[in-house]
Amino acid sequence: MPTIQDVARRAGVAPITASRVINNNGYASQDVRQRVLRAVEELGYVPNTLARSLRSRRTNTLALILTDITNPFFTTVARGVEDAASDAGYTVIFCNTDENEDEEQKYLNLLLQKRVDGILLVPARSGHGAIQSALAQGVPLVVIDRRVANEPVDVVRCDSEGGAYALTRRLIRSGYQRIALLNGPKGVSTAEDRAAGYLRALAEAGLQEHALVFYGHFTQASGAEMTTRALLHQPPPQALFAANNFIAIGALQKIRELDVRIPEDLALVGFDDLPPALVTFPFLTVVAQPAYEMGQRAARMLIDRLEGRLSGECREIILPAEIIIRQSSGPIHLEEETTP
Amino acid sequence: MPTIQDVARRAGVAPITASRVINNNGYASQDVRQRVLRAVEELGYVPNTLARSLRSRRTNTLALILTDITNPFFTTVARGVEDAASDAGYTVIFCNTDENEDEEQKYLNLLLQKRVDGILLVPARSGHGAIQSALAQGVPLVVIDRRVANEPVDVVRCDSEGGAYALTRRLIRSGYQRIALLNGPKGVSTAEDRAAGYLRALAEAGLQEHALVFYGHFTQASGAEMTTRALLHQPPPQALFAANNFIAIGALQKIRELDVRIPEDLALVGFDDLPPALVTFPFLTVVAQPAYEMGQRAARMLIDRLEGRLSGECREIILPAEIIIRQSSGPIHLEEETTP
DNA sequence: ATACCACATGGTATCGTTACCATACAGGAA
DNA sequence: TTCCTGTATGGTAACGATACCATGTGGTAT
Repeated sequence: MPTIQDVARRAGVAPITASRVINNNGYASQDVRQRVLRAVEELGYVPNTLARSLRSRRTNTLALILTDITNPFFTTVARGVEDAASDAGYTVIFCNTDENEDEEQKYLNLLLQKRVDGILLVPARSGHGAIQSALAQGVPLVVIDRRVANEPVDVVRCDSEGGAYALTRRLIRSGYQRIALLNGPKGVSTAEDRAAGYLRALAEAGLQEHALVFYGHFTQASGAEMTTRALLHQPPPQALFAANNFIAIGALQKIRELDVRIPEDLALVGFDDLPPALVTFPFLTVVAQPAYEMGQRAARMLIDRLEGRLSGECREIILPAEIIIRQSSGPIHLEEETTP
Repeated sequence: MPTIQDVARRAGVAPITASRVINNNGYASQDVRQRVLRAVEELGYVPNTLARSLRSRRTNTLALILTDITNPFFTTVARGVEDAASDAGYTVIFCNTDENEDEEQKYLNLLLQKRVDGILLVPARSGHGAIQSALAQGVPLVVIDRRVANEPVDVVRCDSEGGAYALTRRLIRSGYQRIALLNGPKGVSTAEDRAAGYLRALAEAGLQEHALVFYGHFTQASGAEMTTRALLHQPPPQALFAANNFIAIGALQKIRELDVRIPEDLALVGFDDLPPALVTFPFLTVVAQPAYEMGQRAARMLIDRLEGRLSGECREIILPAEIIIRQSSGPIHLEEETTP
């Protein structure tokens, strides 16, 4: 495989001159430029980024560590990240932890070894280990989607508490009193925030005693399982609030299995919308997060830090969620509302 | 950021000795080993893979270039690749081309610059450009999912022709005569093979004159659009065969919009199953490809080449598809059949 | 004439690691 | 004793690129 030395020799110049032409920085005469470019062409020269990065101490690579790439919400986040990074000339490496902190730490080490310029992290659980490792090595890190406690890092997330509050409130105003929350795991901020919003709306309406929260995982299997438990509760809930899209799908499957009608017998609403390419017909009332924008904003913030356009204090960007009313919630009280 | 020199100095040994301990190859006394490992710990040393790869000429990294990461079929392929690669100690970089040959070529160049050890490619269209580039640089490449003409490369794919033939034949035996194929684009081998299988089954039953093939894209939007056109055809088809999962979803949406009942008024079958986490209830009769296994087998084959366990002649692995009968096809002739 | 700047090119060292070769000692085989 | 082999360690160069500094031209302002 030819090196820049080979190119330089063939063009009759010094390697450093060839480098200048290839990277288009510094001066080069028309004549030299052409000779170098022809040599590149003829030899099929492909620059070696390993060597380049070793010397320049920049890889122009970011990493996105997330918990579940098969979830369309995160796929969309990833697209936002990829687009923003690519616009700024960065490559992105994707890593999937399956909500497992060991995997998270393993990937983080790998990425530090690869000397990525910066890291975007959707933390599994607390994320402490990973965050500490990155900060210790001086690698900038932006957390996406979830809050982390007492860590000096930038965060881009959605207002889970506000979104859950707003949708629960609408359900209550529409006449539902016994609403069960099928939640993600304790210790994950999005799950806790959604529970908090849900509870706030209940409390505000004086319905605390009807609070019914199940903790599980952000998966379809867990959604089905929590649904079974919820429907065994006495008195049974009139509405189910699934804390993410996979839980909602699991609930939907279980409900259909039991021949219960939505929304006549039971209302079902959820967090996170599903892309039109995947859903046969839009039916679920949901709190939709701006997934693409979250990815984009996070990547931009990270790049701003890397390129010195942003320094000092950590920022926290909290984007509003949007409520999309469809059939699964039954007729809904249509008062205008916005999440703060 | 500390280097191996720092570690060596602190442990009182030569850098090369530290290297041997860290990589666990070559000899090292218990005493030295402990001193080095303690120094690593104390300094928070993280090896620099850029330097390592530059010197050793191996990155232990593979790349997977595919056409649509948002498609669960490819997500599953990617998981198979990731798992097999990870077992063998390789990292995978994922790239998404959106069926665009320019993107494909752009990513390929990037990956060559990063000196990945090998490439797994789902070619957009012909894939000629990308395949040529990789071969010219001597980087091993395995093609997944699609045939490529006249290229000396390994291929792992599914028997699209056989799968389409088998399902079409079942539809015919169940009494459907006018079956329309909603296909992907011309020039993509999977689309062409599925059309071939479909036509073979029609021909075998003497139904050539009812052949009705629409060419579009492997997307939901295109599926909806082709459905509209198909239903306007006179006489209208009795069954639709969607050539992939997204086309099937688009068809389903359009059909529901038109208040046509499945399977009473119209049967609908497709290629590629959807994972249970994404589908509210399994309803579509499909030809399912072994996506995970395809990814796994392809990655293993590539790694076998890289590590010299496989050489010479190119291999082509063709995995069988599986037919899964559900409601959308109506009552089906249940004769036992296997695709070759 | 002098000073200065834009343009154009090159030399040398260096990024952090490992390949390759060399050295040295202990202990068993011949 | 000599020779060899396994164990243990180190020196030097090289992977391929660029940072940094140096040098030399020609033109223009003073």
